[in-house]
Amino acid sequence: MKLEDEIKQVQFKTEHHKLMINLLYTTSWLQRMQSAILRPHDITPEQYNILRILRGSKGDQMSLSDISSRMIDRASNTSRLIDKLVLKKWAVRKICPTDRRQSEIAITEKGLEVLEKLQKPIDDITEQFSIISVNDCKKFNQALDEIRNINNPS
Amino acid sequence: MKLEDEIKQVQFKTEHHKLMINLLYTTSWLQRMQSAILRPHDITPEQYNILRILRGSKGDQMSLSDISSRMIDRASNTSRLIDKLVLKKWAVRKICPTDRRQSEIAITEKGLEVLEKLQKPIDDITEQFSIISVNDCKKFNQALDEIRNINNPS
DNA sequence: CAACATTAATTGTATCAACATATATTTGTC
DNA sequence: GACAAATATATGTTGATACAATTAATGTTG
Repeated sequence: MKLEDEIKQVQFKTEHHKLMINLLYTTSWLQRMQSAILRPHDITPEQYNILRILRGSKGDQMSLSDISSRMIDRASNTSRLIDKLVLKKWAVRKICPTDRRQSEIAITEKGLEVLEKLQKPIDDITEQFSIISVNDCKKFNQALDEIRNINNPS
Repeated sequence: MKLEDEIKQVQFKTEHHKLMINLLYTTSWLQRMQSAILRPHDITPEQYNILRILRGSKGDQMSLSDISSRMIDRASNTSRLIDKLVLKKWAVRKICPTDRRQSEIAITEKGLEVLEKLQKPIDDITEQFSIISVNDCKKFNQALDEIRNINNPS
């Protein structure tokens, strides 16, 4: 459905303005899709994101700030998110012996299994993007990268 | 900066996959920008969104569900958001005389002033989108509308 | 028109997040 | 090596959010 109909807006001032609202709206929709898939498995999108980051490290230990810097949503409380993963035995945390301020976090076998199980349904969401041509995708990606470039909020 | 660098991902499986992550990431960034602008004025993005919706009704009273259906983030607690607007005297709520289940909500003069004051800085964000050509904008908007089309989460 | 279903909004509860602050450890400097 | 600065993480607090359950009013139907 067109955005105008979804949020019952008669018309947008400019295409640019519509694009901004459309990003906010579509992403909110996307997050709900993700949440709905993950919820039955007792995992939130950000917890899922962290698990994937941990898997991506190929067995290397990661510090909390390593993880934070790779997260999609800026991480204000990664610490407590890790707590939850540890509690569910999907990750382990131990103190780094060379720098006792740091912690070393790694995914467990059980955590890998959870990711395995979720692969397919999450991939299905990505599938929805295949209606866009690869070329347009590239263009779109580049545009988004540029928009963020202008300046960052403190 | 390219998304790959921002979240330190070596490479994405496909452009489509990158686009999905990019939408999540860029929108999160966009929301932080918005929040940062609104915060000093003691208003959250969703409260701001509701005020704009109320203004858009051109003085007509709106029911709570009217408002909900126009919101960007699906509204699970519009009721309490309105509470806050009423508390700040930016909106008034009264019971609809013909259907006493409904409430009639309207923006106040003071609410309009708040919007007025915020117009410029919020427009400045939209400005960032002007690096995209109108044609590409249209294309992206259409693409986003289509992606949401496939199916909706319950 | 009584009983039940539906609708509109509100509230309870538990979880989550943001921001600021605190704690613990290490690094740098005199 | 003592002391201040910097770093890494954790926590306190407050406010937002989701989901479910509740309340109140209106529609519907036999």
